[in-house]
Amino acid sequence: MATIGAVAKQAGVSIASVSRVINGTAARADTERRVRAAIQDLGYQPNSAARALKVRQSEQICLSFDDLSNPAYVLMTRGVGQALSSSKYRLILSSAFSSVEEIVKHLETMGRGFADGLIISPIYADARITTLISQLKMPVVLVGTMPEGLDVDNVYVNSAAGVDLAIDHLIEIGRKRIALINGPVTTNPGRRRKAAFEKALKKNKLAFSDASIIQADAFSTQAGFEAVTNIKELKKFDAIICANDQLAAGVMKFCVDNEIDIPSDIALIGIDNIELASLLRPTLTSVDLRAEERGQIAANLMLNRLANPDRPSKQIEVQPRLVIRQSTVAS
Amino acid sequence: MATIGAVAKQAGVSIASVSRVINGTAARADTERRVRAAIQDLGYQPNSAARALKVRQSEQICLSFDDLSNPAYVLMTRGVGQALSSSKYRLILSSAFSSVEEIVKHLETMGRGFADGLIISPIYADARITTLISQLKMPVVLVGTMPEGLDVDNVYVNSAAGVDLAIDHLIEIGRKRIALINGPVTTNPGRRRKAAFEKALKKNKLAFSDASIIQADAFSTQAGFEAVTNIKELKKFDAIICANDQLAAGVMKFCVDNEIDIPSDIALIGIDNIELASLLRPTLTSVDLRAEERGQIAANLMLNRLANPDRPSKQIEVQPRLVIRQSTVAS
DNA sequence: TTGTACGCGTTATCAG
DNA sequence: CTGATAACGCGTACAA
Repeated sequence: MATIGAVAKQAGVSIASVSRVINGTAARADTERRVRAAIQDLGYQPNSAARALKVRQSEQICLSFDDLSNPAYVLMTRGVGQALSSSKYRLILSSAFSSVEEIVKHLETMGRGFADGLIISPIYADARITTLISQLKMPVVLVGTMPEGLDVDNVYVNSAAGVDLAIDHLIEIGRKRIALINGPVTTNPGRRRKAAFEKALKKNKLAFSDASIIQADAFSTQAGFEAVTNIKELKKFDAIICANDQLAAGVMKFCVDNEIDIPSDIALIGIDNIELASLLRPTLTSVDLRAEERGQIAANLMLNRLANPDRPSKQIEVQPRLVIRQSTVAS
Repeated sequence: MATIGAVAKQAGVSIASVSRVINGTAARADTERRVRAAIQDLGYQPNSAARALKVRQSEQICLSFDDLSNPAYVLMTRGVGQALSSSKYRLILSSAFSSVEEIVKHLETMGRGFADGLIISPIYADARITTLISQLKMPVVLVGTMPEGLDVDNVYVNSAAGVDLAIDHLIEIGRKRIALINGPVTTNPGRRRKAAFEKALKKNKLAFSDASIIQADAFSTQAGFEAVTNIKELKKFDAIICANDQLAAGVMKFCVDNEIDIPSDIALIGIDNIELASLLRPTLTSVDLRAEERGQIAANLMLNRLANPDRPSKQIEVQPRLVIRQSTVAS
């Protein structure tokens, strides 16, 4: 591999001059020409490790979340990747954490300096994670609900407003007996959806009991199917909100199998509005949480922070939007 | 940030000793204890840039493909990520290339040494890409059809066998007038599917004309919908194979809208067997191309190559498998 | 077993 | 505007 020294020799100038040409500092036209020719000649590429060691920047940004099998995170990754692609930064992906310990271990390796910034969307609420993040010596952008006592750049979606949108819509179409099929309450989204759901029902003076919330084991299709299977009296409800679209897909599968008509017997609403929602039959009404957009915003917050390390932290709220389809309003 | 020097001072030993302890070379028990204590004390983490500069390894592997919005690539990414998570290597993601030029540019940056290996799944067949790959000074694993004149580790799926599986199945259920809705023939998968389809029809002495192959603009749901819309005489066919599941989803949407019954009027088969296939109604028969498994294999090939740079290159063929669902056999 | 000293490829400072 | 040279943090001959 050609080094900067080889280029210098070939061009008949000093190493310093080559460096200047590369980094755009002034140089005589003739010098620049010869250096560029030599670079071309040797196919020189600056070594990123040496550069990183010297300037203390890796030009890499790390994106961390728990599970790439969730399409909402894929959307987020796309958003981040897109925003980063027009910058000098590369994207490092850290995914598939199966436990808090793994996240902790990963967070500790951040001290090695292989990334200039961390965009993280932790699904579990754990004090260790919060502490570790706050001790990180690098810029952090948090995607999701900000834990108590943390002050970093943050983009989050007003998910309570999303639940409100869903419930208002259900009320409009005359539904009053509404259930929530929730994901695990050990997760942040699970907890928040539950709280928002309770609050919204009470606000609208709708029937609410413990039976109104069914806990699924995961945010997956399979879990949705199992959760709805376990409901003793499905007839008690005339509408179901699911904590994400995959859960809703599982519910829909169950309904088709058991000849329960959607939406006439039961109206169904999902959350996330992934592509799947428009492909199911009936198509699925869903609350769009704008994951791709949040990813873009997160990446731009990071780029902005990197360019401007001292600005105060920013919190950006993204508004959900309801996409009405056949699962609530027959076409 | 604590450096190795700080640790050495704190432990009262030389930096060489600290380095030895970290890298597992022999040291007196007492020395090791003091070094470890100092490391703990200072929260020392070795600087990865300095390490990379010295040992000429970045401990990073780059995964490149064209579009993260294709769930098949997400599966592949999961496979790679999973195989890498138990290694010391980090995963760098490069996606969303919109043109050959972008890929070329990306390939050129590989010379900077920020990655120890490249796993690449190029969708476009372009001589420049092949040339560039062959000139790369680092291990490369190619996922997909190997272009002429390249000799690198490779994992590919026998997609012709996949098309055969689909056609054999259709023949078994009595279909004879089969169409292919293909993706762009500017892509490798598009070209291969087309060739395999023609060959399989002829082998089975089934009717084939230019009208049997309908070109979609992309591998997307929308493109599938549009492609089927453009077929003049849909009744001519009693079965459709789609180049991927998303195209098939678009076709299914069209059929539902136009009251064409699947499978009685038209049998439908997709390719990839992404989760979507089991969620559509009717559920979609699909040829599983084992993307996640290919990702795992690719990553393992890479790890193995990195550990053993001089072994001859390996080509691994993955066999597709047909997953029969309601779109060909009503339940 | 331990310590000293050098070099990895860059950037940045400072004299010319 | 240019060139020599000192870091950056780490690994490792080589000497002790």
